[in-house]
Amino acid sequence: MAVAPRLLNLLLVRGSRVGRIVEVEAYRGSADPASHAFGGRSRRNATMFGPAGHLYVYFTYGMHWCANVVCGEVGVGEAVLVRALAPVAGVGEMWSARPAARQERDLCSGPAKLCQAMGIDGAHDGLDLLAAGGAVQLLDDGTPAPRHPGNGPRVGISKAADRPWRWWVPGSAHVSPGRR
DNA sequence: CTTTGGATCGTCT
DNA sequence: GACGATCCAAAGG
Repeated sequence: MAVAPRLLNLLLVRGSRVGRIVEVEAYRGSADPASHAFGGRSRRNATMFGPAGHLYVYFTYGMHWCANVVCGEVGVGEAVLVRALAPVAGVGEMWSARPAARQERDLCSGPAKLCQAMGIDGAHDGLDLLAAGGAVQLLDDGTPAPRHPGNGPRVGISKAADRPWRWWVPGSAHVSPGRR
């Protein structure tokens, strides 16, 4: 979880589409009742227990994909959910992928929205975000993480909802509405 | 602006 | 068989 705020301001790259990470949430394996990894490894969450730097994509509510960056050691099951991006490049493609968006800030201001905009789905589960030439990559363009990131409770969970494991870039218009 | 309910199905018990 | 790490459109103030 210590690494979660350090993901802020990194770039998520998928082909010509690029977004800057502006909101994340940490999920801590077996120590965290809200985590998919709570209760051990299973078919769906296997990627969480793999090497750090890989992409964990899961399907939820019968229609949505969400993307996480695996952050723990092998066998631990820690991951960080990417909740929002600021579009940087390929914005036209994002609009095509997300006809429901009304304003640019709606393109990637939510975990399922950004997967839609970026074209990320279950086919990308388990791939290495740090490998050169990968379909989805995590890059550092030199922009440092905020010195004092926003910090507060996680969103959309019923268990352990009080743990302040959500971080965001203060003031970013692309953070989920009502949460910046 | 806020609140509400529907959509929709893989996963685990 | 129940329940989501959600989103959106519609309705109400």
